[in-house]
Amino acid sequence: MALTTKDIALLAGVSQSTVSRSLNNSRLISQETRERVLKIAREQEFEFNANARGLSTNRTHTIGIIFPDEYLDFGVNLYFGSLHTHLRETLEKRDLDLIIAFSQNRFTGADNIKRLIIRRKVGGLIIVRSRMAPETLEFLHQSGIPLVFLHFHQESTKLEGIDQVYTDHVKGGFLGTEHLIKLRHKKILCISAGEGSEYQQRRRGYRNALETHHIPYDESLILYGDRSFQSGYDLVMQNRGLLDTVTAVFVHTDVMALGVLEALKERNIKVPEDIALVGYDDIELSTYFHPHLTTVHQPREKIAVLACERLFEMIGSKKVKRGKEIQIQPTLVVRESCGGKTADR
Amino acid sequence: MALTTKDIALLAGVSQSTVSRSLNNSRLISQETRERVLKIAREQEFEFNANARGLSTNRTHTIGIIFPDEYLDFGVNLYFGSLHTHLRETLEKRDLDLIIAFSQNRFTGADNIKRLIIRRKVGGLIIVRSRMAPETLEFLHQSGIPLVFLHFHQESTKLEGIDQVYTDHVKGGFLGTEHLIKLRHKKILCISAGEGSEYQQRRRGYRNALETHHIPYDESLILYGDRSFQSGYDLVMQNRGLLDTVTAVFVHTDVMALGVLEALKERNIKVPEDIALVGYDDIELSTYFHPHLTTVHQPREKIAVLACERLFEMIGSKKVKRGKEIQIQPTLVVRESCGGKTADR
DNA sequence: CTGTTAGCGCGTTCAG
DNA sequence: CTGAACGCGCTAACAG
Repeated sequence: MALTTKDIALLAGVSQSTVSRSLNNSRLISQETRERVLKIAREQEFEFNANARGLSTNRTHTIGIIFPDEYLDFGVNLYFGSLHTHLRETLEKRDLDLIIAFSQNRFTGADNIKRLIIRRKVGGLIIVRSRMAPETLEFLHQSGIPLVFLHFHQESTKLEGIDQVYTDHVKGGFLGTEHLIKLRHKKILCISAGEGSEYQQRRRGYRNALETHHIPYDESLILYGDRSFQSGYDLVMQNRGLLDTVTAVFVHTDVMALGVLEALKERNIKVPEDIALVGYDDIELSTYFHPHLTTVHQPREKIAVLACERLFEMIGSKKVKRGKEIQIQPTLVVRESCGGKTADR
Repeated sequence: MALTTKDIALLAGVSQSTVSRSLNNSRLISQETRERVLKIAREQEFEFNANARGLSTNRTHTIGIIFPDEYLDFGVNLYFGSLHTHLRETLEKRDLDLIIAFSQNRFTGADNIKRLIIRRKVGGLIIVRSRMAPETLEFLHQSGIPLVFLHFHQESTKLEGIDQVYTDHVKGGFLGTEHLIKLRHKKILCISAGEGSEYQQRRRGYRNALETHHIPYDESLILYGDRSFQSGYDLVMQNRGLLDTVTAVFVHTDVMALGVLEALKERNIKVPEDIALVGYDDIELSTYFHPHLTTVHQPREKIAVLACERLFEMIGSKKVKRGKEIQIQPTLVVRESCGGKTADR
């Protein structure tokens, strides 16, 4: 049932190591025997035993992806789900398998990152937006495992030497806000999320844009949700007075923006006529409902591809200098939720 | 950095095999030494090398989940994504890792199922709604690998001896339809999907319900979409005449139902006043927009847990009889999209 | 270029 | 109850 290199060797009338060399594209083999062995291996649908291979080479053709716990939130999954898809796609091209885990086992409490590494289940790791214990971080450094952090930029001396691929959320916050400013909006409500550096960065961008355009920054124009549709909806319902004083809203996730949109509809506030709306993420859902959401696009595919390629480099050679930081620029996708060129009220 | 049983043995002043036995709960060991070894192993954060272990036991603590290619569709992902979550959760309790793959590598064209098995990367497999080549099926039978098919029931002699866990989609189709019938609807449009046995089964349930209640079945009242939001939307827009003659619509995925809802809103047809609407799946999204969707709920968590437990049985013992079929009953979740008790028009 | 040999880390006889 | 020795399937020196 399960053939070994030894079996193939027997069939080909050569030694086991010749089979190994042939199948591994060693140069120490004649073209002729290589082809004969390859042919037989193909016919027999031979595949290496990954365990044996991993044991002797200490290399696993599997990489681990660590998602944050919030991945379980429906709204968050909407965004990360597509990241996941792109990562899988990129890895598939290299015939690499994918183990997905959270940073911590929710039942045993075990540290999944450490476990996967010590057990040698993965040969590289992509860590998406996870906070982690300093101890784990220290461990990652020491282990020297190929590693990329994804999603947002973290500044910390502890992270020196760790590769990061991320979009510039400050820029994204700036873009969304500036778009509204150019449409002559002056009072722009910002609905952000309390937890997560990326939201903090988006708020910084919001503020930068205001200041660049000499509009006073007003803290009371910032509301905090929890990234969920419901929280977007609720914030609108609970802040009716405030909503009546603004002409635009910049929401820091599309899912929340859709909640905002739904609430505004119920309150008979028209988008974009009465209030202009800008979202963030550019999830597919944002083009389903009317008006289609103008939003800040994050190039998920690009991030995924770059992170994987960087990982491949590190896996390919121990000599690669660690600690590269790759920043991707977000773009603004203009659709319907901000209306035309101007907006006076 | 990476400790082996040998290292632990040295620290404990015993032999390597004693360490192995202690850590594997062998009975051939004194309580005393076992505890001493365990203590040291814990202190050192020892973890087995999964490759070595897999090589010598031929057991991998990893199970593979095969998703259908449609998993890439946003709308489909919305449903399967949550199944994925529940599966992960159940496996995590047993400290099992998860490799996720499609049945076929989209670039190399390789058969991922065969590959994962032959390479010994997984010790069990959960296959979600995948069609597969007869050859692969034959291979699965021969391999004897613990295996569960998920999502919908397939009848075929080829599948004898393969475990299946699924919801009764015929029943689901019946429930959704009957709910509308009880609300006095007689002309019920059915928006289904062309591809996929589960949709065929739901249509059968639709027909059963009509016939049970002596309402003539009319083929022209069935429309076929492709599971996407857009197709639900388009079907409404393209069949204006037909829509005007019915009082209710039963849509076979929630995502399409939301598309239908959006189109109806644009056409100023009120739900539920003018048309009652029932969806299928009960995805979280269906409670976001108003009116909240009445829909057929599939107990995803239950399916996931049962499938995993069944898998554990098979992994635990070779003697388990294969071919068990576990059917789960869907339920109707009544929300707002069908209005109150009656509906005349 | 090819075959022989020695591990990789663990589970598992086989002796004691 | 414990230790020594072997083998899982493969890669990587080491000879030829």
